[in-house]
Amino acid sequence: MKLSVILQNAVSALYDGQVSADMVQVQKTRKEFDGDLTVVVFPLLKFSKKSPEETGKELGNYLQQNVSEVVVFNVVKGFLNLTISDEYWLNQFNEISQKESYGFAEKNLGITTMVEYSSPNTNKPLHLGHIRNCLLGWSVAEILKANGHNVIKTQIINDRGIHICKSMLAWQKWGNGEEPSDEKKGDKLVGEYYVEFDRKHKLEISQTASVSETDAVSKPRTQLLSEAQQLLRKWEAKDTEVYALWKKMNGWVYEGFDVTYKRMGIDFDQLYYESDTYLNGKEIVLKGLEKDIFFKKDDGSVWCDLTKEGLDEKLLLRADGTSVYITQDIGTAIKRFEGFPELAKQIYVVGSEQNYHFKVLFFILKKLGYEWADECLHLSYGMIDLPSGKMKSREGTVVDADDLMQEMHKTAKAITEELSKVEEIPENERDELYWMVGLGALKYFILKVDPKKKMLFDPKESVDFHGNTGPFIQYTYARIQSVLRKAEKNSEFRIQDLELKREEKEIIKLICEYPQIIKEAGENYSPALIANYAYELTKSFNHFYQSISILAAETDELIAFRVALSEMSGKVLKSALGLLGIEVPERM
RNA sequence: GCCCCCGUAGUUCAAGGGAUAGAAUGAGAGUUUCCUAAACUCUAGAUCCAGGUUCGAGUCCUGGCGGGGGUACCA
Repeated sequence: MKLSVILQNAVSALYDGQVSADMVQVQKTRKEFDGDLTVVVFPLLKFSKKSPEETGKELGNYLQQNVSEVVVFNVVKGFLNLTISDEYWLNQFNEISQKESYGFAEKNLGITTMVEYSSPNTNKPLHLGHIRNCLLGWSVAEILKANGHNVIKTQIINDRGIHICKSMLAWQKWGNGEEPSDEKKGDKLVGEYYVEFDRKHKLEISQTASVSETDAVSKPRTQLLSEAQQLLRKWEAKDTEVYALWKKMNGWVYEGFDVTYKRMGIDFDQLYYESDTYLNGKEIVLKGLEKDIFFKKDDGSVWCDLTKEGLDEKLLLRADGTSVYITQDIGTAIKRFEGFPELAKQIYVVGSEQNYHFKVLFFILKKLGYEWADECLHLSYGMIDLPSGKMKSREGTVVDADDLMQEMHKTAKAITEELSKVEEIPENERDELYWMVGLGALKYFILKVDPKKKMLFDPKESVDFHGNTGPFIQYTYARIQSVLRKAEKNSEFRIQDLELKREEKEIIKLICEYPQIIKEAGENYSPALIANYAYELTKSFNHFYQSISILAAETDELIAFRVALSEMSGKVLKSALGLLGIEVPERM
């Protein structure tokens, strides 16, 4: 039943008008009115040349006579509310119940999309900002898969540069050979030496008169910084000793990161390291210079003129020939499209503070003649603010990823023990449950917010477990499983005619929407749409569960139907949460 | 200075130009001999200000106020 097409026909039949598709507005009926679907008649008045009420009635009559599924209608102001037959909804439900992975695209679109997320520096542990980045990127990748894309999950690891040299220098000077241990993961250890460098560096500045705090690479003003740069130069020359140290310390960091990623439940298909790609970018820029796409200033630095595009000039290579951040990004992008010739789209999940950077990057790639630059997208997400404002490492307000997840586990444990259904759960499964619930709370908390918007995180008020939260949905899922365990399996069941209760119909309607929600989430790159949908379904199910008995229904057929409805609700919830990287427990 | 984004209940989030702006939390009142009360039901509470476009504006346009981000060889 394509209601919008039927409506177009209706208007031409009744009023002799040609209606374009966008003038036909069909939406869900708000729950305070009777009906399932609502037609907004205002745009059609120019054809009917009658009042909204009259037009609505005429259209309603037409639909009632010509569309068997439309049972009754009512008109409120300019809104035509249609009630669709129970038979229709039951048929939909029967059909859906047969499907294997309901809601997911049935065929592969043959589009390969690369999604980049996380992309950390190797001098600091992952923090709350990375968590949002990782969860978003991972979820968007899964949502695209559900929409029939081939997806390559990736990250660029910024493993090279002055930052890691600072950590290396500090470790050489004051490390006494310290190595990662059970108490201190590798990424934490390296991060501490980075901080230590900064501390000692500041100390040196304060002790030296008339030294500015400038970090300029070309003119180091402190002994420490100049030593760090010495290391960087040695690294670029592949000095054996420096290279070995660099490998060792980065190795520690990767081991630490792996633990964090694993805990978070995210993964990658393909890794890129800046140390492998940074020379690429430089080559490309020099070639662009030869072709006069870029230009050289008197001091020898290379620039791209973007004033015609309404932007400024952008530096690509410093006067000493060293590359800047964007240089390696140019190289990496090209390497990716060369490495995967089938690649159709590239999505960068990166914070909104880099909006300008990506605008420039895509312009430059286009100038270099890469048509695929149009298929590059910066999925820009808002930053996470603390009540005190931005996270600042200097002020020690950075929320560490490992600590936060550990905290969530602890809270989940405490709440689960307090609400005391733990006895029913085997002892060896409890810890897994705590992680499931704790991370469920955290992931849902972050993903339910529109990616584009910035969000607030208050570390003092721990993430909630009641209301619109991950655990609420997990709890509902567990409840459903409990019902299913108690129900006698009746696989032969097939409902024929049944008068649906309001609560039952509500659930079926929501379940019918699921494929459309996945589609929209894919088009908008928004896990939030999935999260909000899962919440709606959960609320509706709980309302149903509370007011209608499933296992004590009047007839066997009714029991079978309600069990099937519960089972399907559970399946959709599990599927939706799965797209967010949230697992569901059988009991909690 | 210039550019971009954002201002919705006390608080955190929703609302593809459409009906009486939804939730959650917090506040108040109720629900457990019944499938898991991490639940359910009810009450009070919001579109920063001023114009404009539209049959219709939280949503689009202009101006103001407030907040955030970027931009001067960091990543």
